Amino acid sequence: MMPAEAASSGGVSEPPGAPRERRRRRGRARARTEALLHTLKRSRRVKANDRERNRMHHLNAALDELRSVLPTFPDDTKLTKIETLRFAYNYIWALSETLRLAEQCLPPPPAFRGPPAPPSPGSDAGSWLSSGSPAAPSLCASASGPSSPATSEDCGYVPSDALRAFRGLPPAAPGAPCR
DNA sequence: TAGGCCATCTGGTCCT
DNA sequence: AGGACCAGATGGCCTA
Repeated sequence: MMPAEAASSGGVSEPPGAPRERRRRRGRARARTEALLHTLKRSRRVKANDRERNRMHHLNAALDELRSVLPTFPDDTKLTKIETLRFAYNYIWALSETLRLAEQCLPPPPAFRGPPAPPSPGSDAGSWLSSGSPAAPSLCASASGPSSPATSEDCGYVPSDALRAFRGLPPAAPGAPCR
């Protein structure tokens, strides 16, 4: 590594000042191992950063997938992460509530009436949202506790056929009789 | 310019 | 030991 140095320091018997030279060598060796340790730590950190970045990308991809199945206005700005999660929560709540009502075979209130076709990812889903509210879906998802999702007026819609499809049932015929 | 959102880095903790 | 997960810090970008 340091040829010039090695050549100059070679002696047969201990010349005066040898202990000092030994100390210097030890110091250099320690510095080398510290540097090695530093680069090792550094490379581990870099790898960990890489994995973390990847992990977050996967998380974001999953979030994008979730966004894509949520009904949103086409010209709406992209839902933020927190909005996406809250909206998904309320969306699921609304779907299950609709299901519950459907199982009771009660005619849903007018505010719950949805369009005839189920939403498809990326489709114009604005009409699936609440009665002409100009607000973005995010507003539906605001500050509601776990036991009290957004009210049906906030977010309600009834994708009745979608729900039937969910359960593996054919779309309800218009005016189908109640079981 | 302040505030919100986001990506990235980082160190700690837990798990395999 | 190494990877996954998490939360805090930081800096950049955008909008009101």
